[in-house]
Amino acid sequence: MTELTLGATHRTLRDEVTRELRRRILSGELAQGERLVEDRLAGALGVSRNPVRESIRVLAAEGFIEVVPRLGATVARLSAEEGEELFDVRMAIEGLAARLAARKRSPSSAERLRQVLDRAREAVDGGRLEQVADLNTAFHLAVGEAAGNSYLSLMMKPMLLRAQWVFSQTAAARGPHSWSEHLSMYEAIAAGDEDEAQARAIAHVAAARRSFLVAVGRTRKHPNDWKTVR
Amino acid sequence: MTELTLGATHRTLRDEVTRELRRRILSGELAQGERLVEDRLAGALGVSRNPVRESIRVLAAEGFIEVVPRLGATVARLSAEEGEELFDVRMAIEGLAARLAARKRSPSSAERLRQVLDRAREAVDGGRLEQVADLNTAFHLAVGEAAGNSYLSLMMKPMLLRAQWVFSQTAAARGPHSWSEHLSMYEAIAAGDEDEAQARAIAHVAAARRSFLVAVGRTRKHPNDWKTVR
DNA sequence: GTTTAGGAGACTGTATACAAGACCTGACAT
DNA sequence: ATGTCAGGTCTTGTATACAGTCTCCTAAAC
Repeated sequence: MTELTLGATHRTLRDEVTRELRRRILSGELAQGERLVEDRLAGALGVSRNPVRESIRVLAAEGFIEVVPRLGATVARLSAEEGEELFDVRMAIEGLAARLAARKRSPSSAERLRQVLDRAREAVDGGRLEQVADLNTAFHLAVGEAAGNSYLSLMMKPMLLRAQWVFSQTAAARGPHSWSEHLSMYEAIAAGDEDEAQARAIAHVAAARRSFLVAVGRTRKHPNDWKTVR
Repeated sequence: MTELTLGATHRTLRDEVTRELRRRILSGELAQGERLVEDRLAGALGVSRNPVRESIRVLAAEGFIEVVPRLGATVARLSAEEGEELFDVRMAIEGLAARLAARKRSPSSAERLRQVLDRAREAVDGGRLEQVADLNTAFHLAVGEAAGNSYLSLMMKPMLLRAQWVFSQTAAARGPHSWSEHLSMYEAIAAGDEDEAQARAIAHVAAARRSFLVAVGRTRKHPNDWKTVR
């Protein structure tokens, strides 16, 4: 019989390209406002234009790219205002996620959260900052999963990537602070205290926002970080 | 000089296809779980596979389609549970939207909201139910725009389309009720009363949820409306 | 000097072609 | 009866080809 190829998601070039382009945008290798020429990207990645085009649609839907018909795609520009706006949305969404996670808490989801926290702890101790950022995102995503609301999860994925983008642009790493706040979120969720879970999630995002604003205030004196490129 | 072609978005086949497929999914012409074969769609729409493929990526990102590499795309299945889950997210998001809209109210945005309300009123009086549904969506979207938060707008568009999908599936038209609730939202927003605006938006979505649950309770006796197709 | 026509190059939009994987069917073996 | 293997068909993934449009540069006209 043919073997169950359950999670063996056949890797397609299109997915690789999407991941790679997203990574380059998040890391800043592709600067804001930079034009994305299909031919050049295809050449650079060693593929044809088709996978690139499909990736561009996906990244546009996620808000990382702006497409104007007949004129082409550019990396989206993230103004400081838009960066700040994101936090309002995050407070609403992540507050809800934490509340639902507390309501529907289960041993397995708590286990999952603790797992991520532990790995983040190791990364913080090891000083691996990039990994810390990924694990922070993973924690928030895990809270979203624990909420058991599929549409919420669907929305949170691009939102958290965007949040990571915001921080990578400001270089406002606050890994260690995040960790203890995550821990307190976890405790409220595991205890099933909905109000407290929501409050702590909101407070966490609010703290991130403050840190962001401070960083923007600073980086704005170095226009390259936030000003447009073209 | 070349004339400013501001809103003259050059129509591309890809966009037409995306709209058409989305419409067919919303209207139920393409049933939940139905397989989307690129060749057949391309033939039916009189285009090549490329625009179809790109459309599929976009609709997948919006959550209307599920794609499994190498196996193809299917119209997403919307279980009653997922339909219900959507309302939780909407309460959070639309509550925020209404609050921000009240905070940043302006004569022009109020004008815009009133415009949509007026047209919806006419549609209700005229008994044009399909148009009522579109205008209801337009009202919520206008509130989102009035909130002046670009990421919020980005998230709301697919969310509201999905909400429309939920209702089109349950045939739970509640146009007239919606209208008066929209009016009361508008009043709170125009008055700049943030708390009240948020509360009324949440109450509105909660009412929609109740109506949905009643409809699901009813339609569940007629499995065709909600059961899978394949 | 400014403006305008025109044309070359660059890029996107769309179609077509080919390669490879997944599924179904039926024969054959156990 | 169950399992398995081979072949054919259907479908997706990827590459290539061509057409249309936009941009920019140049040169002529006023």
